[in-house]
Amino acid sequence: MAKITKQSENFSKWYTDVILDTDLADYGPVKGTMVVKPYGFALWTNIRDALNKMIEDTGHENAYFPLFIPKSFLEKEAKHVEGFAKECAVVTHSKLIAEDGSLQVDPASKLEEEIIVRPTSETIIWHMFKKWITSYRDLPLKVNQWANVVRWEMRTRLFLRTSEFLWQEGHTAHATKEEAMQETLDIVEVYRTLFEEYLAIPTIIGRKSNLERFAGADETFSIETMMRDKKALQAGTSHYLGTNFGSAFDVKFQSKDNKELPVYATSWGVSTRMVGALIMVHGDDNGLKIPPKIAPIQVVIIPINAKKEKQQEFSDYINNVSDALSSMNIRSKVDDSDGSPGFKFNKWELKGVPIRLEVGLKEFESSQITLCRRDNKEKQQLHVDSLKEVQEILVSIQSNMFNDAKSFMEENTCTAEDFNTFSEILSSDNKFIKTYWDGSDETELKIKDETKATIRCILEDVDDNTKKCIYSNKPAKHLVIFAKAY
RNA sequence: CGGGGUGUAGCGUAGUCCGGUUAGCGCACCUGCUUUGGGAGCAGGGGGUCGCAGGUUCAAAUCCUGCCACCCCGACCA
Repeated sequence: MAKITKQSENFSKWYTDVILDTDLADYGPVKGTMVVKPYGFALWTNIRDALNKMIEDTGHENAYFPLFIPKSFLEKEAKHVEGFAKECAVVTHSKLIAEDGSLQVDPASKLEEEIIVRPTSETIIWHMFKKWITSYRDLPLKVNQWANVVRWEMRTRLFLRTSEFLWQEGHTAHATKEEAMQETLDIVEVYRTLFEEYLAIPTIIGRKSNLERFAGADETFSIETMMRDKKALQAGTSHYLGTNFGSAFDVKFQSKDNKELPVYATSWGVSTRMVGALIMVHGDDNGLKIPPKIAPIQVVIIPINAKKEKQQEFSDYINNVSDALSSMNIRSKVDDSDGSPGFKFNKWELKGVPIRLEVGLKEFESSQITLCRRDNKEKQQLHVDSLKEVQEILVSIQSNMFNDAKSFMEENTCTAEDFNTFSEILSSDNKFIKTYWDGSDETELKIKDETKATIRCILEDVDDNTKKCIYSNKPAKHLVIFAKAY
């Protein structure tokens, strides 16, 4: 385990170092693919389980739809095609021929209709919804699936943008526009809870501009988060799809009073990108910091007894501590591997374990434990009979991490009154800038050209003639957040 | 797809310009001994068709030709 690059030296190198050195993930053999290693997968699983419960508790059911989608499905919704056409993996043949140890595609096996590996599942799901929805009694229909999707991106980065990634995608069908819009907003709140209460990541939530909206949506709401380099990361989205997919797939229902009516849709998702957000929001020069609620290991115990004195009593002492933690449902691990204590301290700090317990002969003789917090590095002594306090300390670490991230975001969010100030702020540093915008694509594009910043989301609409657009000076339509984004 | 660059052990690299011992070094790995409260030390050891295919030469990691792969910067994006 080598020393990792400092954040201040090269943030993206730091990011990659942390992932590889902590065994979260590794590169796959095909460009842009990623192997999620056991430690990373345990972390993902904890996030997934927390979110899955919230999704089920709000009346959604899990299902599974196929990986393969007929090409023609993707053509049915005009904007959807436009958005995804350039990044699809396409299956064209079904056979290989072995020749002298090398494999050739068998031209005779060419498929009648090419198959797309799903970049998202709206099309296949609405194809099925057409079969399932005929009456108002069938609505609302609320399904979710945990799946992998493939988007053939040009530039990839571990967890943030991989060719294949894991996510959940929720898809719902509703009888009215109001109900569908309410669903879209309810999900935004589910995501906010996940980010704030579990990942300890503060969020900014708002609507997407025309240019940033999901391909096929009438309205997209996004969860924006600030990384430690002060760049923005879109960490989740919830879309109000209107009747776009309903009409593209000819889905209608009969109302109570026997009228044929259109069906309104939503879709929403968060992905393994959240792990990337987690790393970049909390991590420091010593590595990861994982919030206790989702940490694969919440407490690591380091026994220190090189000379193996009083071995039996000492190891009983360690086991008692470990058992006490288990009985409180705390996920703990005793690291009794070879290696010096210093090496282990660094290793588990790097891996982001919230609490380390150092237990040596010193502690054993005095019935104490030395506890060290990952979030603020503070050490304290704990009597072996007051291990209950560990639970409270985990809670305190969780909220401390959220508060730190929140103040960091607030300290780096500012306002700008004129475009000169705006450009200057962004040329010297990354920041979130709250400002007014005239609502036009043209202005947004020009600002992006000149500063690389984009509109992360619309915070509120403005109906006040005294507010002017930062760039065009025309009357403002929205208060928005600009930032450079991943 | 445009511009730039790199391929030598699991990782990072020296050597390439100017051809010539057994391809060197660090990390990691294995063995043994001594160590262990913030990344231990010493000794020994294993691991390489120098990206691939041709060519030039007495001799190629090194020169020539072709191919392949990957990385960085841009356009695209959860």
